[in-house]
Amino acid sequence: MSHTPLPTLQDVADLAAVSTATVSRCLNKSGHVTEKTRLKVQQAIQTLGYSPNFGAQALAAKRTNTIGAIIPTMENAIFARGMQAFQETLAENGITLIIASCSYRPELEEEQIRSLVARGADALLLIGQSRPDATYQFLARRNIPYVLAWAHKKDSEHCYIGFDNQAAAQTITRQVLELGHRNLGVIVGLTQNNDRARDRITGIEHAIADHGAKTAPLQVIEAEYTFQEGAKALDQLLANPTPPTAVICGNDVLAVGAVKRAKQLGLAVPEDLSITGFADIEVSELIDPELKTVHVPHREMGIAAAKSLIAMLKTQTPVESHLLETRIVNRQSLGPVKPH
Amino acid sequence: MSHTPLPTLQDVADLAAVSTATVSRCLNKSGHVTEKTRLKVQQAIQTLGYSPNFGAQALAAKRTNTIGAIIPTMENAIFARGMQAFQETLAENGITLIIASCSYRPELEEEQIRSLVARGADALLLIGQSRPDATYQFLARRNIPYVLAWAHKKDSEHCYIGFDNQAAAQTITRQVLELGHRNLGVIVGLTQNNDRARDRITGIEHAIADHGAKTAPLQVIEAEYTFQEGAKALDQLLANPTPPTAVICGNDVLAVGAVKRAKQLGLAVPEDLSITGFADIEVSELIDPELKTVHVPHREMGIAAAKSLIAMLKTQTPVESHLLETRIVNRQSLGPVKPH
DNA sequence: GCCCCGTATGTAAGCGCTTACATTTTGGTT
DNA sequence: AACCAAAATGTAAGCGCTTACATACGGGGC
Repeated sequence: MSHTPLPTLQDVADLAAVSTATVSRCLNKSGHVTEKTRLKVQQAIQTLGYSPNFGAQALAAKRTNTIGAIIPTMENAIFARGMQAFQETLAENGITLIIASCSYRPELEEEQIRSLVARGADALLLIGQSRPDATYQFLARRNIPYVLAWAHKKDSEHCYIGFDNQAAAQTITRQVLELGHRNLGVIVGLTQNNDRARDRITGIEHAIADHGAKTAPLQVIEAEYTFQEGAKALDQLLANPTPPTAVICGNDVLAVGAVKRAKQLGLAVPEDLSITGFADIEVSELIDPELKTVHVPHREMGIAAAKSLIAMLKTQTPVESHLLETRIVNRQSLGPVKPH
Repeated sequence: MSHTPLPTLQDVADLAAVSTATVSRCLNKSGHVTEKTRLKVQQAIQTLGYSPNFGAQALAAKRTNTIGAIIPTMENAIFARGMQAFQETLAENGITLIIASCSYRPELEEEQIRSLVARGADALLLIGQSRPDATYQFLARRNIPYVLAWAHKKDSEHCYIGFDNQAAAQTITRQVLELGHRNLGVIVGLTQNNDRARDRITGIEHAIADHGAKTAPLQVIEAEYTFQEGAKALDQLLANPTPPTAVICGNDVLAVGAVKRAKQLGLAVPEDLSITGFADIEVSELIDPELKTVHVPHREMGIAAAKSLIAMLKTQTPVESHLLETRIVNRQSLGPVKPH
């Protein structure tokens, strides 16, 4: 453990025989520096192995070049790919990501928001919309830009970067109905703290209403996002005296769990039971049969979220919401209803 | 966008009619404050809605209460669970995680290390050991504690928080050999920048040497960590005139990809072909047959890493390495070799 | 009641950087 | 060669906090 103090801006300035202001200008690429002096400074930085002090920089500049993200959990593949792209895009722009998870618990999210802001996050990415007004007020008071990702809402005061959960669920449900299914089961995440899950249910209900055919009452089971819970939820649906012929899942994780369980129970998918997913994460192609699901452009979404936040930070003005297109992926887990 | 300046320590001090030093002492729980004044200060903080300025705090205290982690990718489930536990444990201790990914590219890792340090990371979590000496020197010079996770090495100068990749691979290989397999294939990650993958190969080789039976030459395929690459690697192994009867994978992702491919090709697993994995991530239980694999205590590892770093930061002294136990999970993808 | 010491509080000097403003330099015009 | 605007550089005042040190306070022992 060395104890030589680290070189400071002043040291660099001395060595390069310029003022600290000039060195700072070089560092921040704010222009107004001759190529010649830029080189001198560069040189000095090299030989000293200088690197700016974060705290000092943050204090003086009133920004940290840091953006925070609060997601329900890193364990779920649903967020992993989008976050990866988000981080890559931030890094390309010289911004660091700080990340926190809230386990789908709103009070924890609230706490994490405050914590990340206290840690100097210049801006935030949040998932979905439903949170207390007080939280939004806190962000406004502190003048922290944010985007709401993984969701979408028209004409909102907030900036959404995401897709229309309801419309996507509606589309896939329509396809299920068109294949003759009239008794549907639904497995979704816990809706209490998850507006995306709620939107998907709404989409399913609308599709049924629009289609007009007479259907058995919709059976909805809520489950945590794990394979096991998906399997258990399927058990519950099948326990019904008139079990569904098709199960629409709000999430691929739940869906593949259900597919696996169905096969264990000796049901052929989709011949005996159709199952659909939502998200198009990697496992949906792993399971056999592969999962009919809604493709969500995760990477695009992460990139768009990063760009929007960067723009907001630069211009100090709000940015338009960005609606991303989903599309149905045709795979084998959905088939026509079995004739009696 | 409000323009009221945020309250400062000074404001709190004024309102509570004490000095800034006293307020600071309250905030940092450094003792030496009467209960009575502590309450007064508390009160003032509440009414002003004060929250400390991160930059100023970092500058004055020379620490940020921030720990950085650089992992190959967030998309791979292998790191997700451990990182989740790591982050939770840090949060419990009032520390924020900053995270970056390096896509298995050493030069990018180097850059990210410098970047996170420049962003004020007080300490770092790194994956595996292999990186240039210069990097370690950089960390030493800056006096940044770090742990190397997901790996282990005896009597090292570094602090490892992980498991013995070689020993684990050796154990599972022994079991494969004991079931009569004499022609083994191996699918591992790209070894070039991945010491864990190399260690696992070494373990496999040792097991074969120790066992003593005459075996066909080991066929090793390297692949990126995706289901598809695992499948392609299996194709390559099977293209051999004398294809292996058992395939040992360095990773569950590769293994489940291989299992899926084998089934597509009409091979029964494990009757026609045995396949084993490594890591015991969630998908290993999803695939049919379920994957014989090495269980790695991901959450424990994340928690241990967090605790070690916190201890290092507190005591300013190195901490002992922490070897975690792996164990073999007996599932159905490994079976006895088929008699001719 | 006085002294002394341990504890609570105050004072003020930075921490290393950015940036508004002041000053100097540069080079094109006349 | 003198002039001037524009560009480059320098000066120095903070940014909001922590902490070493100085000071004030309070209560037991004599």
